[in-house]
Amino acid sequence: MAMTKRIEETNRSRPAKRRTTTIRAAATRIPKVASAKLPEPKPAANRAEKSAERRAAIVEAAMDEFIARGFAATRLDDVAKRAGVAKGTLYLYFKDKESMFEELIRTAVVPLVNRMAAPPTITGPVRDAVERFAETFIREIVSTRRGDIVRLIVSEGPRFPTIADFYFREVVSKGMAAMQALIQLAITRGEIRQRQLAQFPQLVVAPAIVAVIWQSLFARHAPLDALAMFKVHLDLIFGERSKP
Amino acid sequence: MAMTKRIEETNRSRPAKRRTTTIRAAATRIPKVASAKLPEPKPAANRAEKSAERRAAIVEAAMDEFIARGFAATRLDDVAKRAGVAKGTLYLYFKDKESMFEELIRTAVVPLVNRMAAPPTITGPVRDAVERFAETFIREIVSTRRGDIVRLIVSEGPRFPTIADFYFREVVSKGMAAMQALIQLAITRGEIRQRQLAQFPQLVVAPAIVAVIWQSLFARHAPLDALAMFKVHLDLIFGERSKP
DNA sequence: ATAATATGACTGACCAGTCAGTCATCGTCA
DNA sequence: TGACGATGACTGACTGGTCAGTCATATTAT
Repeated sequence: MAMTKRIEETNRSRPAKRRTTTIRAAATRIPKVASAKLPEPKPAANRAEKSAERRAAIVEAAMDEFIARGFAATRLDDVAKRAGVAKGTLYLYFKDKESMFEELIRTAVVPLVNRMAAPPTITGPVRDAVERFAETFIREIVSTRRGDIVRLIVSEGPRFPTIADFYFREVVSKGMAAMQALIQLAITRGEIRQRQLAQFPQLVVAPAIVAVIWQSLFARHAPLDALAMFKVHLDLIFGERSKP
Repeated sequence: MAMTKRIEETNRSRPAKRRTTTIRAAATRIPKVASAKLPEPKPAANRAEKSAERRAAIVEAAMDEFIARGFAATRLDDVAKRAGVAKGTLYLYFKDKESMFEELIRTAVVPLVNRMAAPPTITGPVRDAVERFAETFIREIVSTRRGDIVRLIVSEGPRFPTIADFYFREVVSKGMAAMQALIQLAITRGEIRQRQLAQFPQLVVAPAIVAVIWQSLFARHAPLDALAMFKVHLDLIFGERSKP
């Protein structure tokens, strides 16, 4: 402990990008999501509109970068470039990198929840309700960029307790409660024999989570038909379907 | 004679300490794993031993840091400090940060596989074999730091295709194949009715994966009895157990 | 006009990786 | 056995490049 000074442990967030031996810059290029690159049919003259558009562009760009690189390795210069604004502009919309990240996750999760929390209407067998739910989930999340958001939460959650807490509160606990109610109903109706299942609603959604992870890690090696898998899973829970 | 330079640096310039808005330094401290901090009962005089010890210390330290912060945000200065060596020493054992990370994962995964690949002996019902397997998995992985390694792979995999490939090749594909064989056997024996299950061995292990994720993200909010959950899962697959 | 916005050059903290120098071990010879 | 030079593991100050965040200046909507 000579005179390293240490400066009070400031903002922690260090990317890697060294540029020493292996350069490999090309491999670092972002996938370039086929995002709507529509050339703004609306010039959007007034302030409010432009502001909203700019914000949306920033959010979109930041999402792509954070998903592709994770929090620490994402450069705000890149976010700005991708969004088509100057770096300073980012700071007109977000306090700092961390706030940007957290707010991003929040605003991404909300429509995700709305999508999912929509129809609690149970007409007909519970299995059908669960199956419809799963279909929506797989169509809207597993097969889209939203799945990457889930993976992002898994990745960065431990480093952002705020986000993990938010996600647990707004998504997980509610989802588990809803699922538990559904299971209970199915048990009451005699659709599900295994009564213990109500204690572990996680079991119902586990294959969906695994599908998300599988897609982003192993799809290249072995594509996974998430929907087919989920149907087999439902057969396990509800008993094999008589009619195909 | 290296640094005769010395640099006057009267250091009048206030370090300034950027100190923008929120500091939040404390949240950044590493959990400080309760690792064996035993004060070296073995002085280990000879070179080879010391070298091995040093390497082990570095691996241990690096593991802690990478798990806690992820690849990009981990500082090699911290790894060195934690391992009790100088930074330069790290480079005697690893080519660079990236190699260190990849090699770390590899060496961590190997014993993990050995642990799991051990007893393919099927004496008695397949369910018992799977249950024993799950017990080992939960005891050795979900409830230990090894689970964090799995999470680390999920987190950094997309940024380290090398690692994702390695993991798929050495763990996932082998594990899936073994599980598939087991399912097939159980189907043949009539222990499993749902024949489609053989197409999706992922379904069998999904709850274990979810348990790992749950532990690291939500254990604080709602602890999960992974083993109890898995037993219910097995009941779904094999049919409810008659005897408790 | 002029206030609200946007810009991007700039600052300084930060950190991966280097390398000249140190010193604990080891081999060897008296 | 004991002393001494050779070896190479270890150290940590230093370099060079990076990037979050700032702010004086420029642009634009009203």
